[in-house]
Amino acid sequence: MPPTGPPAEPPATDRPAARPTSKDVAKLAGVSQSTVSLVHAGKWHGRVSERTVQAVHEASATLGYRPNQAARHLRLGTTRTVLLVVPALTNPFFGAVHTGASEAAARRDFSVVVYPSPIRAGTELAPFASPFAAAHTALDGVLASSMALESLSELLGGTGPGPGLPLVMLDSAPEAGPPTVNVEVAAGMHALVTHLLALGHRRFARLVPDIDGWTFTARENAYRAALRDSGAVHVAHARTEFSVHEAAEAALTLLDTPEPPTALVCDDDVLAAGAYKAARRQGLRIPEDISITGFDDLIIATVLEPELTTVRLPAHQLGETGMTALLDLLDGRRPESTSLAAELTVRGSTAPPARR
Amino acid sequence: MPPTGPPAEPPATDRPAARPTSKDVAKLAGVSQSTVSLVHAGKWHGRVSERTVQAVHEASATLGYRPNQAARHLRLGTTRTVLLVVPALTNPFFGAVHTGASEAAARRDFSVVVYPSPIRAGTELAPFASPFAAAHTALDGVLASSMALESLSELLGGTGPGPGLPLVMLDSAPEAGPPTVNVEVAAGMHALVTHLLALGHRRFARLVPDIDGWTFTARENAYRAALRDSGAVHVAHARTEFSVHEAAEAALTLLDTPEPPTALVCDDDVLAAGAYKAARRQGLRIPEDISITGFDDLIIATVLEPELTTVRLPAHQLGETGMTALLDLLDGRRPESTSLAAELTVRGSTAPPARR
DNA sequence: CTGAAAGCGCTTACAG
DNA sequence: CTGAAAGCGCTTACAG
Repeated sequence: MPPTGPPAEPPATDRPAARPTSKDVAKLAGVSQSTVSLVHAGKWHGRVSERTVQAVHEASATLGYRPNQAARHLRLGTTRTVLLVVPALTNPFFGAVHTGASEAAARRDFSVVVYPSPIRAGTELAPFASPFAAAHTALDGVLASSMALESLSELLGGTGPGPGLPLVMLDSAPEAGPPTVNVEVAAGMHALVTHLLALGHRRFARLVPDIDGWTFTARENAYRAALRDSGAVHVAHARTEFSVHEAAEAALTLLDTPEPPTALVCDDDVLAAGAYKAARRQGLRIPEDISITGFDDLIIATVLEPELTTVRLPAHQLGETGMTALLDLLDGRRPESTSLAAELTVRGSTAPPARR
Repeated sequence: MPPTGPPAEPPATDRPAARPTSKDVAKLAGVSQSTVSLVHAGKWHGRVSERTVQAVHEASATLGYRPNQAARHLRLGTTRTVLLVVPALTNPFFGAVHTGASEAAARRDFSVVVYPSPIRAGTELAPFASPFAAAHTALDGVLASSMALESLSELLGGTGPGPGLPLVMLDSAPEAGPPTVNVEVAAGMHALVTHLLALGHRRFARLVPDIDGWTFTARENAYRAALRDSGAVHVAHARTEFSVHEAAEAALTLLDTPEPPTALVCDDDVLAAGAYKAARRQGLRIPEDISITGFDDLIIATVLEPELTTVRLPAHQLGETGMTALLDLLDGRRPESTSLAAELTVRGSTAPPARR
């Protein structure tokens, strides 16, 4: 049986089963509270005798002592907790970002709290009820995806005086101010378009998400740049919500034309999955009649048949590197903005265009 | 420019830009600290005059006051933080569970910390460095998936004396002790097999993950039960790692036989994706030559072509309901174990078997 | 209706 | 090498 939450009634036994404190440990070990603290903090060398250290460890083990975090936080003025702000954890890409970030945080004894960013802005909450409102004092720093930037202004010292929180941005314009950890999406897109050009494609189209964000602008710019002076043309463009079925509808508008493109460059694997559906509805074979590409290299990329040519984004590493940068920032170091490689991954969805 | 972590040097200005405390608010409003606290806690009715309340609110706003959480936690003995333990957030199912749980928590002003459960058991950490070690004092409760049960023993009062943490289990044997919130996977499986039987299938096979867990046992038992006395036979069974390509290999062993099954029941959409690949490698058409089913109804289910007949598991609702139960438990109420419906979702991957 | 005081459990100068 | 004391910022009896 698990305990039933808050103590309903202090048990009448002589031992109230209260969590042992450092005072209890001190008493049992026959030393002072200071010594217990020193020993647990590993700051005892040259200050506490070996014997005493032993005694403290034994007493701690006997009582099952765990330091009270709230007390440490209050005393130290730090919470060893950081906030990760991402658009949605249901997107496996950000799940991987979270995992990488959590691992890096755990290695340095930090916890990660996540808020999927579409915090309903309209919801009026009690003065300090909003998760973000508490943030100022419950968090040491913030690691945020640019796709959630608006939700952040409040966090970062928006209201009233007082300093904002230390911040590292993921995937955002490097010149924006805070340190950034980016993925080289431009290079990835360049490699992708170059691959399609080398296959002989000359008629390109784009399927992009209905989301603003540095990363999508960067992809678009790199796509345009790669096509420039290539002899190939960009014939059309469609925006879509981030779902397979919506993407299929949007892709249909691109394909259902007198002179359809031979290469369809999608900004995400999920959108590419929609493009597959549209192509098939049009009776087009992939890759013989139309080459389709994605971005991310999620599990979906290998579920699709033929498997998807895409640009692999190192999600896990992005979270890990971003968290490391944030922790460095908290240590008073000034992390450099970095950029992680994005790798073109060629699979079965791209081929030379059919002769027409 | 964001602040650079810990104060390097207290700025020489007269206003050290320190975070304002309730004392500062009290001074500015010309009242006592107690009054400030009462006002912010909303416990002032009948105890503080309207005018004073106004003054406190104004002073708070002027200073940009936010209560220090660490101090509240220390004083109150509660952290308003709960731990969510799941196998992997990269699995979109658990991403959705997290989202649901976070929303329910935020509504009651709780935060959620997540640890993907495969905590490397071998890694020796400093005495209190492990995220779990701190848990005893930094958390109020735990919401855990059964697929991560081993990692939990330590959390729940394993080492030493002292009470464990209040716990609600997701997807685990209801009789196990702690309150549980389950999905009716058995009913879902029953509906699925009944659907296949009604289509005329008589030769079944199973593709299951190489993972232990109540939910998979429940699925297996329900599958067996549904087949019993149906006139149909279970012809084979394969276990596989949780990946598309591994699942494809395993499925191949089921299909590459003299008398292959006509219906392949997979315990997850990802495994079903592997089965599609195996079927195609064998030259089998879906659903004409083989019906394939999944479980979960992830995005993959609609990416596959034909789209996958599967059992929809309400991941978001599971997280939401589970969190609500945990918060009720923390409030001293005794939540009832509940079970959420799992809905059979028929799509294009199932059809009557070919005459042979 | 309002304020002074105690205390949550820790860490860190400081004194010995 | 070790201990007594102060104080982080809050909330809550308690006294007026």
